[in-house]
Amino acid sequence: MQELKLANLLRQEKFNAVEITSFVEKFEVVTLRKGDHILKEGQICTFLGFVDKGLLIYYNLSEDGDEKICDFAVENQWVTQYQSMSTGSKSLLSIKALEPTILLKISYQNLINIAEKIPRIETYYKKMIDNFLFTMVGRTNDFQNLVAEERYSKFVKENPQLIQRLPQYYLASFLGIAPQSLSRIRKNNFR
Amino acid sequence: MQELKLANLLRQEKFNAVEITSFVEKFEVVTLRKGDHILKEGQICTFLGFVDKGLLIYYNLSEDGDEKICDFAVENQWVTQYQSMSTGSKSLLSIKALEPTILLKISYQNLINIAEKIPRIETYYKKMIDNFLFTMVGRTNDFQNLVAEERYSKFVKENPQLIQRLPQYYLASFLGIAPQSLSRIRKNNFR
DNA sequence: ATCGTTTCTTAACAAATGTGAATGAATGGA
DNA sequence: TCCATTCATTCACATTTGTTAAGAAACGAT
Repeated sequence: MQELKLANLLRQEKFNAVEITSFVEKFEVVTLRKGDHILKEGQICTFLGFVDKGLLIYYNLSEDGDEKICDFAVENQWVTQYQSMSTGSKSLLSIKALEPTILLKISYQNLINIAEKIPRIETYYKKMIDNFLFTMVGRTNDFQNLVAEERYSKFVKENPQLIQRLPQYYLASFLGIAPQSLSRIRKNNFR
Repeated sequence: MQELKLANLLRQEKFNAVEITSFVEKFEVVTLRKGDHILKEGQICTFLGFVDKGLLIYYNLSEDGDEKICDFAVENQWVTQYQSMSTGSKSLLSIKALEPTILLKISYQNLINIAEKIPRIETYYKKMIDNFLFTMVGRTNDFQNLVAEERYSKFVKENPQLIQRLPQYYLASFLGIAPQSLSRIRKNNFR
């Protein structure tokens, strides 16, 4: 049952069994190979996803054609291009799988419909957006006040498991530095 | 009438006269002198503010005791410490007036109550949060992909009027650089 | 207007980060 | 397995940004 992790998450959020069932049944399971896109720049994002297994990145292309990483999503995390989904505008980002990935998807329309019917889902959805906001505030703050090495250390501390799975040039991009600089930082950090 | 700008803003947002009146009457007018705080670190933010006139900054203190600027708010902008207000947690930031300021305040409780009664206010409030989120996403993106001079140029372009009003060491902090670096950048930018 | 304080500018130097190139390791397909 | 490609590391050097210190300019209170 692919929906186990999602159901567990909702259970922790104090959803009752009926709510969980009605919510989960709206999701479809999508299997992604490495490199598969779930959203491409210019498209309108019409779904909310939940990562059951795997790893995805949000990115766009710089003028020189290399990928700038804006974010990523792993197991038990939600994935969507919120600005595109909520405003119906074209996405400036693409989202693709970095690993074989199992994704649960619900359409935005279904999400809105069920949120109207089940208040706890509405509340949870708001909380999801709030958390995304708080994360972005934190990231802005980090860029503003920490040097590259401190940003790296903090990332390692907060995402120890991801270091192994995320290619280093992606991590460098996420941290806002050149891959060579990240290599240098790791060297000076005796690892 | 201090409430004119707020009423105008709501009119642009397609609120009708009744909605505007019921909303605006929940606000109280607060006059601030330069340096007055509307929120101090450690307090819980219990209000949403609207700047009718003046300028405020969000900041916190670094270890060395100088102020790090997270954000600011000018005429026609909303001001609140959203994380503290929405979660009821202690604010990590302080907010103070940089100029003599006229602020319209509504308590969080009143805001929630009226949003429940008037759907358009609920919608508008959601949009406000969304816009805050999109702003933070943009700022993170700028830090990630632009060098200091580009961040400065972008700021000048998007906030031409603020350059005169915002002390340079505050602007430097906002841009994540030292005041001397900002001075150097301005010099090399032939202004 | 004057004095003291704060802010801004400038300069020299230090430290951090970027860039280009070379090398070797890891990876993925045929 | 082999080859081609991609990725990580390292180095030398360039550029950007930070730091310290000094003086100039702007500001505020009297």
